[in-house]
Parts: sequence; C-alpha cells; structure tokens
Amino acid sequence: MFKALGNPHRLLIFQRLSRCCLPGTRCELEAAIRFSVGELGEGMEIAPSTLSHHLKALHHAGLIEMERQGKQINCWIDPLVLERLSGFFNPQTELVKIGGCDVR
Amino acid sequence: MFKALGNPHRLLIFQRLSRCCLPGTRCELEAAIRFSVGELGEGMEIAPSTLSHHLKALHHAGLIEMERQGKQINCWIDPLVLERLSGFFNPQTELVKIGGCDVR
DNA sequence: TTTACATTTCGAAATATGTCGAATTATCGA
DNA sequence: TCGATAATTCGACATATTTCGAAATGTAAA
Repeated sequence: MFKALGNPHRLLIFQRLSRCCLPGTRCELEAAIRFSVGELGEGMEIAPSTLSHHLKALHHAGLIEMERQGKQINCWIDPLVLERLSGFFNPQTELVKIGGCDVR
Repeated sequence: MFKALGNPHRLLIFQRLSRCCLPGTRCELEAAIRFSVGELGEGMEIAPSTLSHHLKALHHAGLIEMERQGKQINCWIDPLVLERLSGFFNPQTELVKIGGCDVR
C-alpha cells in the first residue's frame, strides 16, 4: 500500500478520493465520494494510459475500488481502508470520530 | 514518506522502531525505543551498505532520527511523526490515547 | 599508535518504475 | 449498425531503485 502511495500522481488521486467522510457526514461506504477515471485525471498532466496504469496500481494495492457505470468507471475508497492505514501508525490509539460519524 | 515506507526492508525497520508507545508507557520522545544500525539489521539478510542506504532514505524522508553514541549510531522515531502519519488518513478523527498516555 | 569494530560513501550492475503513443475494448446514442 | 466517448492493454524507452563489494571514515580499546 505504501509503495502505491509513494508516487506523487497516485497520492494525489488517493487524496482526492479520501475526502469520503466530511464533517456532518456519516463515515459509511454509501457516503464515499466517487470520481470517474476522467475526472480524477483532470488537472494532472498525464496521458490517459498512464492514469489508467496508476489506477490499476492503486486498485491492486487494495487502496481503491472501481466499478463501471455506463461509459465511465467510477472510483472510490472504502472508509475501512482509511481506518486500517490510520491504525497502522497508532496501534495504541482508540478512535473517536467526530462530525456526526459513529463513535466506537 | 510513503515512498520511503514502500520498500519492504525499510518498512520492517520502521515497524521495529515504531513500538515507541507501549501500553503503560507515556508517548513521549524520551520513551521512544532506540536501536543501533547493527541491531536494526539483525535478521535481515542485507549487506551493511544496503542497510545504511535504507536508513539514510528513512532519515531523509523525515521518518527516523539518528544520533551517534560512541561507536554506534542509534535510531528512533519521533512519536509526532506517527501522529502526523496516522492523522493523514483520518482528518476527521480525534485521537484519544490509552495506556497511560496523554489524552488530548 | 595500532587495531578492531561500526557505519558510511562510492561506483557498478541488475531490476523495477513511470511514461507515452498506438491499437483495442466497452458502452451508449444517432 | 456506425460513430463517438471512456478507458484499457501493449510495447518501448528513459529514468530510478535496489543491491553489492571495496574502500573510506569515525570511535574506542589494547
């Protein structure tokens, strides 16, 4: 996972998708924001084939989900992935979510 | 930072050093465990020069601290680095430490 | 001061990664 | 069915990374 996040383009894509639990929103899968492949590439000066390659890498690393919706393919992050990653650096920490999300 | 953690050898080194806040311990810099370069390499089948190279990469990425202590060089992780990394994946989460550590 | 130990620096070689363009696949609408 | 749009696969190339051994550096002990 860290290897996949270690590339600047892939990290940017991941960050765009990781705003899945905004304040006042429940941190649940249905609330996860989605972007099509094309939308994710906007503003990044990168060939479509390169973008596709990076998305594949993120998906294979288990960082993002992908699903075809008509002509486009939508991408999102499962909030559990964010929790796992966060927890990796904080094994002795208990999470208390704010902003209307679950408290565990 | 993620690029540095993306290599299996470097991730292992980082994990060995990241047990800095065991249950019942305060999460403070003085409590951070330290290993010499040689100790960190134990069990890893890697040449000393390669180990040194990886340590340098981790240090340059801001992930570990290094300081000479006599013949050896000691390495440790500043707990703030762990908090920053954890927070990266959880911008909407408030941390509550357990096990005798500060509560913020 | 000489020696031993711990670690780093410096090439060099093999392998992996990032990138593109061209060709291909998938879906939708005319 | 045909054309347009969205995205992927493939092959090629330039660049970066990982790794090692040999030589150098820094420190302490004999």
